[in-house]
Amino acid sequence: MELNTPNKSHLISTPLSQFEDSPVFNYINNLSPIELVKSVHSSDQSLNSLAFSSPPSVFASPKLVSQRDTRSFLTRRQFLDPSKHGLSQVKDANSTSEGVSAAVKLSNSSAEQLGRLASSSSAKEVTAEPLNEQLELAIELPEALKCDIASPDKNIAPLDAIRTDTETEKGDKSNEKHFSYESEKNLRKICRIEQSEDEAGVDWVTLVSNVADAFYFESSVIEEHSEEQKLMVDPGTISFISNVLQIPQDNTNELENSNDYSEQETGETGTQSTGKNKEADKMPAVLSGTLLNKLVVNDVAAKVDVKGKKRESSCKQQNRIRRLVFEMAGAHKKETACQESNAYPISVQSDSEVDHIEKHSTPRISMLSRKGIGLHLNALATTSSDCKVVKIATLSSTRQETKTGLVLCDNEDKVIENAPQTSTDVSDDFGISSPKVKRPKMEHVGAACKRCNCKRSKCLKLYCECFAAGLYCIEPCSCQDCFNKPAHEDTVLETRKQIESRNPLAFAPKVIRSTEFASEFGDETNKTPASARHKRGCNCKKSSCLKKYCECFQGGVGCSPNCRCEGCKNTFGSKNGVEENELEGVEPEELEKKFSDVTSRDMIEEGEEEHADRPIPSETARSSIQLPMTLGVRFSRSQPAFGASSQMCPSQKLGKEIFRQPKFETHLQAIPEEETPEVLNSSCPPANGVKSTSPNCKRISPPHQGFGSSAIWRSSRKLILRSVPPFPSLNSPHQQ
DNA sequence: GAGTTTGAAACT
DNA sequence: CAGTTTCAAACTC
Repeated sequence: MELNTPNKSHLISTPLSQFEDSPVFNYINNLSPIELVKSVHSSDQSLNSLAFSSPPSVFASPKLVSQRDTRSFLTRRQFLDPSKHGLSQVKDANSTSEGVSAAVKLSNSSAEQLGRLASSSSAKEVTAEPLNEQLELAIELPEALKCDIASPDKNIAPLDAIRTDTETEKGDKSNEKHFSYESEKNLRKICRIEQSEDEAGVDWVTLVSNVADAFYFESSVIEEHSEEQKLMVDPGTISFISNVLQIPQDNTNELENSNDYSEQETGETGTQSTGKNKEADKMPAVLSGTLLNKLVVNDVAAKVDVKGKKRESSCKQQNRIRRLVFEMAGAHKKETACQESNAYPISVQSDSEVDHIEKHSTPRISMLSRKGIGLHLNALATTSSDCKVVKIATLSSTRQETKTGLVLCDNEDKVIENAPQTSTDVSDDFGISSPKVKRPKMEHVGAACKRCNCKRSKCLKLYCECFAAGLYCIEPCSCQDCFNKPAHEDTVLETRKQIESRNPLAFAPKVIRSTEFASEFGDETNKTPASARHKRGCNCKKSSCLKKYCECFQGGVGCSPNCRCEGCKNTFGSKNGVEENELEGVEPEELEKKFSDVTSRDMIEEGEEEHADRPIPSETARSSIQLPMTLGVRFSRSQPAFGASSQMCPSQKLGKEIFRQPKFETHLQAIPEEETPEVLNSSCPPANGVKSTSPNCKRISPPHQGFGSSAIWRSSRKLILRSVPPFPSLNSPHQQ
């Protein structure tokens, strides 16, 4: 928990001195550790102090403090409790340069001492893993948190666990669940023990406080994110924490707006909101300081700013932040991620997870991939947020890369492509972007967040944008009788399957960008700047393809020969090949203006071919070719083959026939989402060239890049490489 | 916010 | 495959 807090002791000492005279302090002082525990149960205040005290001591690093406002800091101190301090000091002694790892270790030790904590197992595992690599710090932190908390959540399989022991039952959700419950049970036991045993020594208290700290940290983190991003926190974890610590539940309502998925957690999450208010501010700082450094900070800043608006742009923010969080946190929860952004896959995106997945195709993973891939195919491709995810996933293990990834994610709007288009982009990409820049983007992100309004389709038909995009419906949706929720996963999958059986491309990104596309049609006149086209073409009759009724227009692409539109005047390129090129000359602002309304389609601009200035539908990011970068990740996680095949390396795979060739479709069909790996492998043969359009392909396909790809490759595209293997198809045993 | 328009999706 | 219906987003007022 401690994050590089060399002076921690100092910090702690100061607060103590301040509070020594306080009634609370005296009271606590008089209480034995055990009693404190009791008090925790009995009185909220006590609990609060206990629950919240730890964070400061644990996390309060000079950096953090400096970043935070004095008020919050002080507030936190109030909660400090003596036992805590003692604990913190101990921690200090133990603290290593790497706070996270230290924290984890500490927790482990505690767990070991307790020995009874089932949760400790996870912690142990985590500990076992070296967390020293700064490069993976971001991931580590999450892990640490996880471990400490040993989140029982069924949804979240501890990455650690997966890593260390793929074989363990952890892969099994039920088992995990059980495990989690056990952990909780054990923890509770501990509490009881303390209560019952007055003699329980300081050790117990310390242990408890450690645990509390760990949880606290977790909770705070979760809360922070959940509040603004509706981050899906592991219900089990939260509940556990809340239960154990009995954190006041004053702010339970804060998360009211959270989607159904989060409902479970909402309550619990809310429970910690109290601390959150105070702590929330801190968390960002903590994260930034420890994990992402400044990058995170930027994000945080954005978050904070947005806070006031919270729900409005919540979706966007959520997507962005969530992903961020997940990534940072090591994608605690698979489903969570899915739920959150509705983008199923996201959850699994973290490097660590990816690694796990790649390395181990455990049932759990399968489940994940299944969910993610199956449902989120489009989500990945379509949602800008998805792009984010992908980017993140793409991030290399290094911290900087992480930053970049995160930043990139933020910039979904912008070219998703790796290559920074412009200096601005670059800056953004590298996490240097300022909140200012991001905000606008965030809005776009919001666009990515589908908000359907289905009333009769139960959100199980393509009418539903969420469903069509491979996303679960979430809170913002106004749908009725919605079945497109994790709770109905089976139904969703089945329905999806049926639809796919009818039309394999049903869930494929509607807009496909490919340089080849133009060539395919052989007409130079009709090539959209990006050579992107609607996969099926529109059938507009009255809108002249000038309104979003037109999917081509909505997707920001010109109409193609496939279109059966009448009176096409698509500004992105008419079917007749009138004005496509016009756009190029047009000022970005104009184009943007034209397209400003488009917010909910998926298209990803290809920076390379396209003009950076070309209007990028906010959602453009979703679908297309952009995938490449992300493809690896996306596909690996959630998106299936389709994206990979069609968007990533169309040329490589099918050449120019992507759109028209039944072959292509067939191919896609043939490739179950779960089987994506195959697709990727086969589809992106390095040999072919990687088209400018699909840099991703290059990366993905490099011959040498197998799972064990070269270090270089790894370094640059670490995630991608990893992502490829993971595709263990749920359905196809042969995968692994 | 309600009503209309539109075209994709679904159905026959 | 074509025609019709259903549906929900996009749009208008």
